[in-house]
Amino acid sequence: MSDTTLSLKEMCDRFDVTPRTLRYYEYIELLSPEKTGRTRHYGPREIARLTLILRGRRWGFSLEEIRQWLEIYNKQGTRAQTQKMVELADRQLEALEAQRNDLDTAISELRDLRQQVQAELEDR
Amino acid sequence: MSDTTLSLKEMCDRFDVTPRTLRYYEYIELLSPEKTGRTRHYGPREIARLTLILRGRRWGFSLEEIRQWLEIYNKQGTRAQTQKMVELADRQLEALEAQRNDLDTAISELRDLRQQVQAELEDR
DNA sequence: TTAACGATAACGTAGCGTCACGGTAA
DNA sequence: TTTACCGTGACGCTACGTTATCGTTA
Repeated sequence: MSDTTLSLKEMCDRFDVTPRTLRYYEYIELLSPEKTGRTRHYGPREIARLTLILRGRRWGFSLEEIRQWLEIYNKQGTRAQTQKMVELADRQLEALEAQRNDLDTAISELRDLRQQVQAELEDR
Repeated sequence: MSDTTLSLKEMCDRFDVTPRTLRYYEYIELLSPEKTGRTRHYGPREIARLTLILRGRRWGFSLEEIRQWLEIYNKQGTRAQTQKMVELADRQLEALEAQRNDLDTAISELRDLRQQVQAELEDR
């Protein structure tokens, strides 16, 4: 039975996460679903928040950083807040680009090693 | 006093790691320095191993995977072992390349968001 | 004496995975 | 009654960071 709310299981199916993950997010107060007794019901607000959380995760933010984003999103409107979001985004972009450089280096180093080792194989 | 061996501190300075890290590697048996009483001395073998360990870390291997590498390196020679290294390298390369794709996606998504938010700012 | 090193022990962190055990609804 | 899913602990994992407390060496 579900008005416009989703059960734990339905949330998991829709967002491809485990129950453990959703309970953890609730434990650290990123989500706060309604409860009938002990059973969770996720309304539109929680669904929207989870969407943002997972997006943030893909972007390499920590859950604590995501918490900041959510707060800013909440009382969005003021110019100062919006400005803050741009700054956060810029900082994260730098971090991601640094990671990409490290990855590129690692990949070419590893390719080199692979080539060397295989050359040894072919040498006899 | 140091023959050809390095003290804990000297290792830390040379490799830019903390004492905690070296003691941890010893605890999980990746390193096994000599000891005078309780004081550690790192010889050429441990220095070589640490070099490999840190290289492996940069390449995104877990410490357990690095343990495999070290074993293979040790009894290197047999064709089968060398073949195994090539396979490990290939698998890791795939993983690293997948990570890079994810990163690229994340970066462009985040750039888009940044643009949108800033556009709002300029709109008034 | 003091300062800089060494040591062990043990708890904390992030982001969940994974039992173990019990209640409840069809 | 059985089955299936809901729930709450609570410990495990990785790779160390971080005190706390102590001993030794220059």
